[in-house]
Amino acid sequence: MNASNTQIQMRKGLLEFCILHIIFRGEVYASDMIDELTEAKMIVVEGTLYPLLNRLKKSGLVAYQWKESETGPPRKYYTITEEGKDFLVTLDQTWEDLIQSIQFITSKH
Amino acid sequence: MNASNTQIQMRKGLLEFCILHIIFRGEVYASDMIDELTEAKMIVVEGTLYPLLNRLKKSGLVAYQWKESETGPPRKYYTITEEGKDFLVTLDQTWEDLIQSIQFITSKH
DNA sequence: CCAAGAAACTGGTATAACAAGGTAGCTTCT
DNA sequence: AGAAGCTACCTTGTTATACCAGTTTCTTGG
Repeated sequence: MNASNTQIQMRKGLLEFCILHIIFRGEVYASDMIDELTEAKMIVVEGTLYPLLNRLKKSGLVAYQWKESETGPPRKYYTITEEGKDFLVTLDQTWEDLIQSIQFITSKH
Repeated sequence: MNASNTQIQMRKGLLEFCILHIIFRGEVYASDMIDELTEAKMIVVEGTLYPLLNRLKKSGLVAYQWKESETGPPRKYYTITEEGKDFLVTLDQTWEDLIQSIQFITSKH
C-alpha cells in the first residue's frame, strides 16, 4: 500500500472522463492526448490509452478518421459523437457528485 | 459503458481514502462506516468493505479491538494508527492534486 | 430449542490500469 | 537500395479494486 499505487487507483475511471473532455474540444490523435494529460499531471502510458480509445469507439462515444501526416505514418484523429457529448454531461455530473461526497466526508469532525 | 459502472469506476481507490477519514475521526465499526458512507452517497456493500478493512489492517494503517455489544454479537472497532495518519496526509495531497488535474483539463477551451 | 437478526467474512467475476512487448509506415543517411 | 531510427498503433499478461451472492458465528426473543 504505497502512494504511487494509490494515485493509480484514485485515477481509475477518471481517465475516461478526461479523455472524453480532450476529444470534446476538437480533433486529436493519441500523442496529442498523452501530451495534454502529461501537462495536467495525469500521466498515462500508451498501453492504457489505446485500449481505452477502442472502448470509447466501440461504445459509440467517439469516432475517428485516418489522416496523413507530413512527418511520419498516418494518424487516427478522434472526434466526439452526439452520444459521447450526452455521456459527457452525465460524467460531469457524476464528478461533481463525487467531489461533494468526498467533501462531505473529509470535512466532518 | 453505462453511467452506473462509471460511478463505480470513478470511486475506485477513493473508498480507501474515505474510510481512513472516517476511522481517523474516531473508533467505529463496519456498520457505522456503511451508514456514514451511505449518508454521503458513497454507497458501499459489505463485500467491498470487509476486504478493504483487512487490507488496511494488514498494511498497518488501522488497528481494531473487539468490543461487546448490548444488542448482538461483538464488534470490531477500528482506530487509525500513526502510520495511518501519515498516509492519510499523503492521500489528502493526492486528492487535491487530482482535483487540480481534472480542473485543468475540464476547464480548457 | 428454534427463528431471526446482527456482524464478520469468503469465493467468483468484471473492469481498468500498467508493463512490456510487437507491427507497420515513413524518413534519413550512407 | 538497404539499414537504422522514429512515429504511431496495437496486444498480451498481470495486478488491484469493487461487486454479487452467498456463508458462518454469535446473541436475543418467542
